[in-house]
Amino acid sequence: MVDHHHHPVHRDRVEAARARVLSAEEAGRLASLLGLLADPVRARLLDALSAVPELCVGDLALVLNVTEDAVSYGLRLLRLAGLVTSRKEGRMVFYRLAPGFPEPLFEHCLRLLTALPRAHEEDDP
Amino acid sequence: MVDHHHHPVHRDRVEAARARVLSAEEAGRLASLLGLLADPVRARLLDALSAVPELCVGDLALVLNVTEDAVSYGLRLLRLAGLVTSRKEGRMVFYRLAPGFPEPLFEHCLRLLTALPRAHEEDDP
DNA sequence: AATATATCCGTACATCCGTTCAATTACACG
DNA sequence: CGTGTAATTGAACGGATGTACGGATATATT
Repeated sequence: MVDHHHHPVHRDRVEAARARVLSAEEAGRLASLLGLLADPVRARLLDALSAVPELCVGDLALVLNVTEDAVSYGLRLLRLAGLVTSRKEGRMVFYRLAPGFPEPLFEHCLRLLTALPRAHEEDDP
Repeated sequence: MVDHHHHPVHRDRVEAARARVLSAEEAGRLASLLGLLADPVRARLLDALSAVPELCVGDLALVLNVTEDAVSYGLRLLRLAGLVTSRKEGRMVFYRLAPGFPEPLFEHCLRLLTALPRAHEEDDP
């Protein structure tokens, strides 16, 4: 007679993982941040802004080839999260990456992740 | 009399940004990947699996303190994306990070992003 | 064979999110 | 002061997504 396999099956591994894994709260904040980047418009906005000192909304819409509404909406979320700052000059608003924005890391991950394996197969159907 | 400010306002910057910015298609694939990580359960699943060789669904539920359904669902999406692999042993299924998973980068970003400034203020209301 | 366990799957439901359209504010020009 | 442009905002719509529940499948125990 062996084991009924009640959990935990591997108490040691469970404890090792528990000691290291992000708390639900930390993971929630992380997810909010990643969710902000998990959008084509917002990711491209940050990418575009990392190439120039600053740009206004209309020009960003031209760069991304999307509506100004979409740009404005995306920039608002990024601004509320503190990832970009805005400067008003006349009737236009210029946006730039916020000071302290981890631009090297961001660009590194960006280029690296877009070049990753396609990853679209099952492993054990 | 100056300019009526038709776009592009800064043709040079627009062109510089255009030459560098991710295409809509690339950004779409990137967003799919980031969206996968932008979930507390899935992020913690990967984090937990990076601490041990492998774990079964029930044990992972214990580690994260969530339902087995949530774990199963999260693992399914991660598996379909090729980020984890599964191995069936008896009536339980063990999951591990897929070979080629960028674990060092992932953990680095994980710890770094969770320690970032809270970033919750306006800049120019 | 009968029962219990581990996992998965299909559905229903609620929720969140991004886009669109219309309307609005703010500002520059003449 | 009126007109047109830049940008934001609010409401409505459609689409995607995560969770909970019940059932199904496969396997192990007695």
